[in-house]
Amino acid sequence: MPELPEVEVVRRGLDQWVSGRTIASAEVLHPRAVRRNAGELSDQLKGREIRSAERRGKYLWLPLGDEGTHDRSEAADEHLTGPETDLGVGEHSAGEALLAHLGMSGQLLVIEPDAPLEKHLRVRIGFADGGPDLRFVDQRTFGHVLVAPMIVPARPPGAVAFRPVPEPVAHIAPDPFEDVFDDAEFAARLRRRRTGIKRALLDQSLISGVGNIYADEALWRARLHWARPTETLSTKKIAELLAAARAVMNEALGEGGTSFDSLYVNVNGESGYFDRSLAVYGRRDEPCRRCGTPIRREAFMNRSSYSCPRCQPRPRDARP
DNA sequence: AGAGCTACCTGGGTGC
DNA sequence: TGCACCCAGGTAGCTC
Repeated sequence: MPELPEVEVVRRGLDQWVSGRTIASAEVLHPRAVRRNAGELSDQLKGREIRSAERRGKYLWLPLGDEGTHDRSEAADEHLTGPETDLGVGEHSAGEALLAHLGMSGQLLVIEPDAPLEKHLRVRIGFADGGPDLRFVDQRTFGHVLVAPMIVPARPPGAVAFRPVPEPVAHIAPDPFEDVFDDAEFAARLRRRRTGIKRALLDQSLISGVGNIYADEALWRARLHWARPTETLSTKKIAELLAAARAVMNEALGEGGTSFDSLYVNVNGESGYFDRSLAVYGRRDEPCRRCGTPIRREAFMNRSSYSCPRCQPRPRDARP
């Protein structure tokens, strides 16, 4: 599943292969993939240059150059669509971006225009230079791509941050690799929560980029059970957990960086190459790499949590 | 307001 | 061989 490291691999590939190129066409093959602006994507993208590839947590976006003409009066349209697109105090418009979230199974592929269309192709973007397409392929259609206005959040959750982000990204916290991520603020907010630590780790408004796999891995490294109440964690333990999360995602990124060739931006949906390095995720009944105790799988939030019964004993005051 | 639940989606796997 | 079911899980949107 694409979590922060996998999305970063994609971001790097996009930065290399589509930055600086001008979009010639965009074709939507499945309406769900573009959410509300189904018929508009082509109009919004045609003729615009992709400036770079950016990321926060699991969201990634491609800032777009200005439209060649403003005869469609984008600003006027925005104000007619309702208050959710109004810019609040301390926010100002900073252009637009093509925003993408891969969901469960999304892939962004850079692939030759004459290559056969993928079975689950949802959006196909062609370029003026006649070079490789950018294709959004997504079996389960939990992912989406759309054009969104860039804003500068006045008061982003969890950190002092003035980094421009697409409007739909403004409600999530920075990820732990961003300069604007504030470790002390994260610890303070975490301790104010009244929930289990894993639920908190998966809450993108507290810390972004962590999903089910890396949550389990970070908790194993920090020897914490997933149901540990957040308010009982010391600042020292929180720092240890944060370091573990950064370490495991950094290692995964290191292994993912080698996985795509010249014309292919590869999202390996099943974590592929990093599988071998996982300590607990998907390893039910296999020996803990630290103590040999069989790894347990427990149901949690309609999904699975993997942990070592000995290294990560369930706390008496466990919170689901 | 914060916490926690469910719908959304499809293909691969399993059990009968 | 077919069919019903389960499982994977990020996020919006809902309730309480």
